[in-house]
Amino acid sequence: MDDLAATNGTGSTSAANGTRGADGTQVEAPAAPPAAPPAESRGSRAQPKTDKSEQTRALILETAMRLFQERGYDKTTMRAIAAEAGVSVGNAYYYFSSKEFLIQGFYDRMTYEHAADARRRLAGTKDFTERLEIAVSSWLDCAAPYHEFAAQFFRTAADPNSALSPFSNESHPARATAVELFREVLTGSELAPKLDAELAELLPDLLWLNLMIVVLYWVFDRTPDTERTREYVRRSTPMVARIINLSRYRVFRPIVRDAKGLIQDFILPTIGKTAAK
Amino acid sequence: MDDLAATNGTGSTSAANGTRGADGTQVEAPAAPPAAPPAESRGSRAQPKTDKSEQTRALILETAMRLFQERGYDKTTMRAIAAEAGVSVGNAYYYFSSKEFLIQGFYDRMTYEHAADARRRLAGTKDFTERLEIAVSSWLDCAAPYHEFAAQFFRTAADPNSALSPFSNESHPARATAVELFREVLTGSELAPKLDAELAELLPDLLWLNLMIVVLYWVFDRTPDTERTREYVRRSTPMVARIINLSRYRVFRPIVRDAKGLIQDFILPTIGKTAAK
DNA sequence: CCATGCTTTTGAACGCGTTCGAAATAAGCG
DNA sequence: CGCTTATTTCGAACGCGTTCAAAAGCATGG
Repeated sequence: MDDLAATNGTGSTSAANGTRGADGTQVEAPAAPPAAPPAESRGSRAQPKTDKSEQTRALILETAMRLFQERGYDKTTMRAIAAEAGVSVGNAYYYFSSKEFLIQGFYDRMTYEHAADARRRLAGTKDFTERLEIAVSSWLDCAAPYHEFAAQFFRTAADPNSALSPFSNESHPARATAVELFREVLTGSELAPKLDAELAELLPDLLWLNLMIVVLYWVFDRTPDTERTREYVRRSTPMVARIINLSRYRVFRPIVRDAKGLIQDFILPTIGKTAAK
Repeated sequence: MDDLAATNGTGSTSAANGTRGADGTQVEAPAAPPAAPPAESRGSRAQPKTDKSEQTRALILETAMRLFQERGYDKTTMRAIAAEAGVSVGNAYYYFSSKEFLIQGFYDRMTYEHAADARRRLAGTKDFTERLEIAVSSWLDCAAPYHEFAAQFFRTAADPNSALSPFSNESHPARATAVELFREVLTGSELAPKLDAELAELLPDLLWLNLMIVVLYWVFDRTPDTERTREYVRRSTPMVARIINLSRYRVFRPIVRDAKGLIQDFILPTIGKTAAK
C-alpha cells in the first residue's frame, strides 16, 4: 500500500515532477495559448520578498505534493514534509498557514495541466458532444494519479469555512481556468452560433458545474481505474449535449427561460460570478 | 450564542432527554405512521449488554449533542464531552469508535424529527408543488438550529472514506427515512396517478437528491436565517414540479427515457439502491 | 469464600496539526 | 563598520483525537 501512483492508467502527462524547473516555477506550457500559470501566490502567509524565500516556499510545496502522491494526504505529516524538505515545521507554517493550503497548490497545478491536456486533445474536433466528452475525460486522465488523495481534497472543498472551496472562494484561479476551458469547448464547436446568446453566456459555468458532478461521482467511484465514472461520462455527455441542443426549440422555451433565471439569480452568484445579471 | 435551539420553528420533540426510555431505546412516535425510529445502533463499538451500559451510551450521546449545539463541532472536544458526562475519554471511545460517529446519532435524530414535522404539515395539502415545498422547508426549519454545526457534518458526509456519508453508506437509516417521506409527498398528491409508473418509482430518490442539493446550497448560505436558501426553494420547487409534470407529454418522452436509464444505471446504484433494474 | 471470565472504565501516552517566542539571518542606513 | 529593523528559521510546547494495557466491576459456579 505504498505505491499508489502505480495505478495510474493514462500515459499522458505521466511524469508528475519532470516538467518543473529547479526553482519550482512553471516552465512547461508547450502548447497552451491563453491560460495563465497557476500563480501559486494566494493562500500563503506573506508574499515572499527575496529570491531565497521564494525558493524555500517552492521547495516545501514540491516536497509536500510529492509526499501526498506517494503516501496519501493523511499519512503525510507536516513534520515529514518539513524533514524531507530539510526545513523546520515552523518554517513550513511560515509559508503555508495550514496543511490545507498545500492542497491548493496541488489542485491549481492539476487544473492547469488539465486545461493544457484538454486543449491539445480538442484540436481538430468540431462536434460539441465529442468536445465536451474530451474535456471531461481529459480531467479524469489528469486526475487519475491522485484519485485516492483526491477524496481528502474533496472533503476540504465541501467545507464552506475553508478558503479552498471552489464554490465559496470567488477568486479561485483554478475555477476560472476550468470555466475558460469550457468556454472554448463551446465556442470551438459548430453548435455555438445556433444558441441563444444569453444561454451561451451561462453555459461555460454550467458545464463546469457538470464537471463538478462528474468529480463528485469520481470521488466516490471505487471501480478499478474509475471505469464506472468513464462510462458515466460516455453516457451522460450526449444527454447534456442533447438538452442544450433542444433548448433551441419552441416547446422548451418557457422552461429554459425559467431555468436561466434561477441559475442567474441563485446559482452563479453563489459560485463566484458576481451578478452578471 | 448559547440558545440556538430557540430559533427552531417546530415545537416538536423539544426535550432532548425527556422522550427517552430509561434503557435508552426510543419510545416516542406520537403520530408518525411508518418511519422507523433512528435506531442508533450502528456505528457503536459493541452492542451493549447491560442496562447501565445502555444508559452510559445514551448519556454520552446526549451530552455530545448538547455541546455540539452550544459550542459547535470543532470546539467541542472529546475530553469536554467525557468530562461533562462524568466519564473518561476512553469510555466515550468504548461506545463511539470516533468523534464522527457521534454526528451519526445527531443526523439520525434530525432526520427523524424532520420526517415527523413534515408529515404534520403535509396533512390536508394535495397539490404536489406545495407538498414538495413543505417537505423541503420543513427540513430547513428542523435544521436551522444546527446550521453552523452542519457545515462540519457536511464536510464529513462528503468524505467517501467515512462510514457516515449518506451517499456511500448504503444502509444509512436516515436516508431511507427521508426517501420514504418523499414517497409520501408524491403519493399524497393528485399528480401521482397521472405519472408513468416507472418514473414514479424513481422519483422519491430523485426528490431526496433534490433535497441534497438544497442542503448543499444551505450549507454554503451565509445570509441571516438562511433566507436565501428559502428563496431558492420557493423558486426552484415549482420548476422541479413542472419538469416532472412535463415529463408526461410526448415531446419529452425520449429525453425522459434516456434520463431514466442514466439514473437507474448510474445514480441510484451509487446511493444505495441495489440495482432496482 | 475465592476463582474465572466477561463487560465496562480508566487515564497515561502517542502522534498529529498548529502556535509562538525567540534566535538567526538579511537588509537598510549613518 | 556598527546599529536598527524586517524577514526568515527554528523547535519546544499546546491541545487535540485516538489508542491501549491495565484496573475495576460484576456475574457465575464451584
